Amino acid sequence: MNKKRRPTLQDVADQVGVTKMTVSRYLKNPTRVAQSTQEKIAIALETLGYIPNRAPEILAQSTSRAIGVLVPSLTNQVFAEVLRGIENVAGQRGYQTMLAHYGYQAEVEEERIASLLSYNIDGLLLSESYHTPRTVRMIETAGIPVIEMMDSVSPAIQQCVGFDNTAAAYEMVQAMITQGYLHIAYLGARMDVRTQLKMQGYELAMAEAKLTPLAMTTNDASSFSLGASLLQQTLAKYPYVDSFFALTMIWPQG
Amino acid sequence: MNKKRRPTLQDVADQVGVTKMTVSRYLKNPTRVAQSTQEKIAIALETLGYIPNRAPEILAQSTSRAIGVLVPSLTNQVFAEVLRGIENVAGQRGYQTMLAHYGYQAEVEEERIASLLSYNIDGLLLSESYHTPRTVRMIETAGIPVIEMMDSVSPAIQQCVGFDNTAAAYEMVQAMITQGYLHIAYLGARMDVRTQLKMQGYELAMAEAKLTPLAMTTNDASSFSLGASLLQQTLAKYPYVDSFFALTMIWPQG
DNA sequence: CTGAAAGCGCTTACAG
DNA sequence: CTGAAAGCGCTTACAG
Repeated sequence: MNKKRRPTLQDVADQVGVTKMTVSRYLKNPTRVAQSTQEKIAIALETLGYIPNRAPEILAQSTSRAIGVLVPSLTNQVFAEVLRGIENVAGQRGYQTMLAHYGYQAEVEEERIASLLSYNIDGLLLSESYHTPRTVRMIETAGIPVIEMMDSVSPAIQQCVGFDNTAAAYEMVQAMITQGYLHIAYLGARMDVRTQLKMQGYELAMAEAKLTPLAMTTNDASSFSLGASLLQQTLAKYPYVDSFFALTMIWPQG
Repeated sequence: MNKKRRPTLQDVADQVGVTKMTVSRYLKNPTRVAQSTQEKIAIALETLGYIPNRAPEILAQSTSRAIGVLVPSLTNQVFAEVLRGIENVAGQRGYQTMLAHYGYQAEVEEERIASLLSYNIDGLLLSESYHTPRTVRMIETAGIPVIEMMDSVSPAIQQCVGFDNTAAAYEMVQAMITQGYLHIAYLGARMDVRTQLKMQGYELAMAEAKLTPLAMTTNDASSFSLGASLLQQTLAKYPYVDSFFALTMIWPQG
């Protein structure tokens, strides 16, 4: 693939017979150049197929109009939805989304964040509240805004947007108990921090109701087939189970 | 958020008492500088928390080690899987993934591609074979490799990686017929090009077997609940239906 | 083993 | 309304 040079502002300017500053002005606001110049520039732009180049601006202003997004998993439906929301809003506002996933491994997250920061991203969206010390340090040095998602309770570097995993689980289990279910099993996949927080909520609600908690957990990634298998195992072992609490399983949309 | 200046190579060099070229050399390959210099640079790098800056290289070499990925939808499980694969391989090789989705609208795709190209991406992955003329033009001017995914039959700009949607559907329906199913209904959501290709395969297989095709389609986005509703509608209208062909519905993983 | 110079493609003041 | 100069932070030859 022989990369031929892309047309630059200078190329456009040469064709019109003005300087690149004039073309630059036109690009920002066409009315800032003379009417006759406007027309000539428009034609040259079209003829050459000029594509804007953000690299100089990133270098000069160290602002990129790009944001970094880190998710632990892309196949977990929850994060697909989160990502869709982010890319939607960002795209509409002219921001580019730079994506990375790290398979729930903090060291991979660190590596990916380093890569993201090297592009001078203007902001960072994380899906986790725990990070390696170097990660925290890098983010601080970069001096950009960071939002941590999915958990509103764990301490955040700057700001967080999420919910109280323990309280949510607690209230959901309580509601189940009120409905008359007494043998509620907890199914948990991939025992990350948030899964554990939810399990605490489950255990608390069960304890308060003087019920016996019954957790079936695994370190495998959550999936439909894993859910099915855990469910079967539980029923085989505890046939009296009358309900399941499995917040961390993938759930269908709609 | 007051963006304090990030440490530069020059800052590191100043602290060590060498020039930035020496630090640059160290970063590429530590053994290219004197042993004693190596140690001093390592310390300064750590003390200042230097974060590499790709902007200058993007500007000078117009190569970014970033690739652009366009998917029509992020919540469609198929694309989540595709994306995971891409980000996996790219991340491991030191390439950054820049993501955009366009809701199956070619004009949005065009806009997003323009944005992506302005970052000097090194390659582009598309999920569609139809593009606006301006999109095709921009890609050509950019002079970067482009891969079109999900369809190996429609003509490609450069290369494609995918499968024959019509043939796949044809063979799957044929297999169903061989199994003895005779009243096979086709459920199709979001009638994009690929869905239509699949429907052709279905119709062909049905026609060859002298069976009556029975398609229930909608322009809504595919989802579990839509699948359920289409299924119910079909059964209500044609109670004799004995099987469904619904390639375009989301399917569970595993 | 290390340094001085030039350049990547824009934009931002400053002139006129 | 338009232009000449400087600069963003690196790397790439070229010297020594």
